[in-house]
Amino acid sequence: MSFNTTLAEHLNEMSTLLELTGANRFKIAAFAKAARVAENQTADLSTLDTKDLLAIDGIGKGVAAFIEELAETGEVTDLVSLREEVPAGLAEVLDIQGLGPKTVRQLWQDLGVTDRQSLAKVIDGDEILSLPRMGQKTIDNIKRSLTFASKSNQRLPLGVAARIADKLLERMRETPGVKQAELAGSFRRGRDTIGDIDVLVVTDKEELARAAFCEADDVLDVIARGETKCSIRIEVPTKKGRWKTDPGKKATIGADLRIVPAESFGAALMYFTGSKEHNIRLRERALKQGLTLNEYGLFPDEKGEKGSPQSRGVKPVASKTEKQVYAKLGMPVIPPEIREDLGEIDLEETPKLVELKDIKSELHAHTTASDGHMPLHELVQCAIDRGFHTIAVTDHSRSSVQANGLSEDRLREQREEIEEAKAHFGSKVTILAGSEVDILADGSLDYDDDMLAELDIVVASPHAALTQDPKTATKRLLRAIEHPLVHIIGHPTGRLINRRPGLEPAMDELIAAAVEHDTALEINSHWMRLDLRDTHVRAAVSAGCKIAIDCDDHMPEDFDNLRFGVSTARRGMLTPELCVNAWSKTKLHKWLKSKR
DNA sequence: GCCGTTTTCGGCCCGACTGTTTTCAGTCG
Repeated sequence: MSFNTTLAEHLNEMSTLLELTGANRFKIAAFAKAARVAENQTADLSTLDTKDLLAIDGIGKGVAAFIEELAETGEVTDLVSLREEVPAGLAEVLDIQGLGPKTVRQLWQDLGVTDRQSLAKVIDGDEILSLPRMGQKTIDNIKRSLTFASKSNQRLPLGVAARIADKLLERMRETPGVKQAELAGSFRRGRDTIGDIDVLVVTDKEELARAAFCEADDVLDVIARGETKCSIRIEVPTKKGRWKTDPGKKATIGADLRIVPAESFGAALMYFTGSKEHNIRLRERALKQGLTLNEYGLFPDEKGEKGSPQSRGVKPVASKTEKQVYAKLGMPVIPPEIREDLGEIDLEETPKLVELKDIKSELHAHTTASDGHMPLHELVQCAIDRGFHTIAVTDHSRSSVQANGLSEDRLREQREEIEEAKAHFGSKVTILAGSEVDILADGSLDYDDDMLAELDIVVASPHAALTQDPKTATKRLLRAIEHPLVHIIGHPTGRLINRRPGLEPAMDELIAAAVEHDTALEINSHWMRLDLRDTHVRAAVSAGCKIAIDCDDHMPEDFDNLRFGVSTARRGMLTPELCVNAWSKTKLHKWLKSKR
């Protein structure tokens, strides 16, 4: 595990333990924010000196000392003593829906609850009723929540959440009275995992909308059903492709419906799309301009007045569209994917990020020759149907035995088949003969250079030895990046979301080498991978590194994963200029040939 | 604990819903 990941875990643990001891809420938030900052740094924070640490937004004297102590000793004294004070199992009690720090603290100190088991025991007793604000309904709610998986572990991969979110959105749009409906939240931001699904609607038949939402397919539980907000919990299919839940565990995801007035739609969409941190920054900005921002609009800030501005009938200065609200805040429209408070607040104009429609080629795809489900002709036809100018055939190399990797003889035979397909499809699309060649554990490639030189395109990817230590992994990947015949590094870390962490190379070194050797790094669009991940893309883009967005297609529907790759790219602020798949045919092929 | 175009001290976003209350605390996003 990289230092930054370990650090983020320690900072998060610190924040949670402080919460359970009833510490100052701003202190709690400061550690949580520092954890997020640590996760988003590409430079190894253990190597920075105090001055550089303090220069990072969100890191002050306290956190800097925390980082330095962790780097030097592998542990942090303050954290260790908190661990002694707070029972280890209490954090998982805090993870239960509906239980916050105040209640958990009370359960712990008054009733001796130390983990979920002991909570389950006291919940049926009479003593629990003696706690303040604790009645039968609250107890029933806790009981119900106890049966669901913990909040923290249930973030779903983007692609799994997408199926549920798309269906829910369609259902709402088909509901009579609904004028407008959109998805917001982390789904709209395109995060690689989704905690819950936010749906916004404008309707003149509110009760119908509430009913359509609360009675949707696979709803397990209605948590809240108010005037403007409904909360439900939906059962997730336990299997989707190669993704499945842990045996015996039911996966669920929460979904919130917000019914908003048409004239507030833009403000509401902003409010429910931005990350918490992005929203706080916007509201602070509003206050500095003598305005106040909420989900109903941007209002003149009438200090001292009681109640919300909209409830007093104050007219907003902007509310109907996101564009209007951002404009009145003196900002360009910020693309949803980067509303994370990672520097976007200070942008002076809307960045031109790569879009789905910009993608004109697929450079990583498999056929039945290795482990794909599509014969060559079907794969090519899929690319034509998408309007791509180029499709690369990149079956697995010989060492990927489990994927029926091609021997050099079989790879040469495939060339003949490709020549035949070129003749058949003519000018409709350019077919490239390539390979997804294994990067072996030592960084050497799975075919001889003579073989690689015969190919139009080489995607080099790690498939085995994915538990190597960071140093070895860095060396291994650097060797592949520096190889003169390699065009693209496929899924550079080999991570599988929620399943395996993959390699943790020194990403800044890889990026520097990729720039120097004109090698592209891939964003693998499959929702189980999304590798490179957003933070890596961001670092790569700012270094001027070329990026490929590919689907690693094995079957026709894999082409649909492109939207996830593109949202990951946008989160990394990738522009079409640096995205090789967005290039014209001429430009792309010129680059490919430059390595031959 | 962090931070500064009113501040090095004193702030730190805003509203909905629920359940327990009878005016609001806790939780959530």
